[in-house]
Amino acid sequence: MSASLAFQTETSHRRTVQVGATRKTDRPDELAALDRIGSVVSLRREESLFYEGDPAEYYFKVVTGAVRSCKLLADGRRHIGDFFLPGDFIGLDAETDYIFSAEAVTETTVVRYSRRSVDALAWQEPKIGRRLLSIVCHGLSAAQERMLLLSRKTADERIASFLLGLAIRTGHAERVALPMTRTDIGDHLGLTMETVSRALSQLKHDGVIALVNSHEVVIRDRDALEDKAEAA
Amino acid sequence: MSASLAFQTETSHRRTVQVGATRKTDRPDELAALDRIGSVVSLRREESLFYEGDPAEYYFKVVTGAVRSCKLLADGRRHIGDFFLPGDFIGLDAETDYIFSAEAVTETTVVRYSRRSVDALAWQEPKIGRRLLSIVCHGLSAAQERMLLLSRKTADERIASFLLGLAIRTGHAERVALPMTRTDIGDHLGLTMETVSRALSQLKHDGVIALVNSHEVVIRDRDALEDKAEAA
DNA sequence: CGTTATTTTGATATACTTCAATAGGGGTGG
DNA sequence: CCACCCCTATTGAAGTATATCAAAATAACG
Repeated sequence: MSASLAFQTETSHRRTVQVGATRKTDRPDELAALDRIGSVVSLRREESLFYEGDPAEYYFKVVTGAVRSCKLLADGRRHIGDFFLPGDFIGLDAETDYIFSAEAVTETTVVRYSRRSVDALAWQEPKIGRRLLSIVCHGLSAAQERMLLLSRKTADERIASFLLGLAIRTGHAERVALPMTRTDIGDHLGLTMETVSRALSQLKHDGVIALVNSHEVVIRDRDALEDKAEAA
Repeated sequence: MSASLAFQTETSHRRTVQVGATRKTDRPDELAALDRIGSVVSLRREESLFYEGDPAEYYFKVVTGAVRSCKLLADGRRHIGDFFLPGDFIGLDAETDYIFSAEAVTETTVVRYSRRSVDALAWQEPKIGRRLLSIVCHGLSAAQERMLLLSRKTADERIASFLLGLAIRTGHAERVALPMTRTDIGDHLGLTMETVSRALSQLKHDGVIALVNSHEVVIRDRDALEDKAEAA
């Protein structure tokens, strides 16, 4: 449920397994029917799920680990649209082609669904269609929030918002895993690695967070963090 | 279809009219059934359609004029998520409450649809549900593109992308209307009014665009504009 | 037409970037 | 098991794009 399985050795290799009836649906939802048409895929660190512009033949759901969505400019400037954590769906927004590349941040397993099957299912079982729409709407809502962040927040506010968002998504725990690098965070928040590092150091210095290690943060003063995040 | 009706006197006042069978559906689409349940609403310049946090009881479609979606931070910093032009839908992404405020940029008319009716229609007529999903997906795709812009593009590139985007949305005409103020553009692109003005002046100086007046641009060198926009 | 709001342009300030050097940390091979 | 090495993160110093402050020039409007 959390991204805590993120740090493992890099030994496994890609494999695909048909899953019959999947156990462990981590949320009680209407998507049980989906489990019957998904296959598990394992990804090594940095391995790509798909590339921007590829025909969108599959949807994915993260099971363990973390995936990042990337877009690049011609000269290499990179933006990470989102980090997908266990339970998150990837590619639901694709109309025909993927609009971003997707790469495993760490050792990751995902379930892969054929788009054709899901779409068929969706339009014969309205609940599923409804659920898909709901997920996409949530994504759009999150995107709007992030645009506000990218457009108008300071570096400190961006980092605070990011940490808070991660904490919320991973079950409101005090301890928050940061499976991604500082560069990844920077590319997600429109900052440089160095600015990310400085902002984290500042928060640590102010006693708002503690850094267990560079990939794990403890939120010491959630109120202060919320203030800095400028919850609008 | 274009935003060219944007400059009119500010004489009309809010009114709501039941429309029977609407003529002038500007695109041949499956949404004809919607026309039967919409009412026309007129808005004066700067008038609000709804506020962030309001319960989302209606969807809207712009008929003439332009609408902006706004989000504010506690200290007044503003972000404009999107400008909605004739044909664009507003509020489809709302789950229960609106996630942004919507205000008329200029004298504007919109069609208002009751969410309940549309949702009912959507789940009994799959084509409509499908179309809604498609519109929301497009919105998400546009949002991702804008995040890349906000995260990684320079001021010049942002302005170029913005102009190009407007040109494409309003029918690829050479002449592009800018119904919004420089401040609006700045709040949309994560810049200040002054930077927007300077970037436009620069493009003009370089012969890429001409400024007919402060609210109307002519694209003189589309290739150059596309280069500056860094079409990834 | 005078009056006010918007835009343009200029001068200075600053948050963040860039460049550079140091310090951890984790894995590998000796 | 330790030492070395590479990769990532941290910290520092200098540079730059954009913001801020300020004033002039247009355009909108009554």
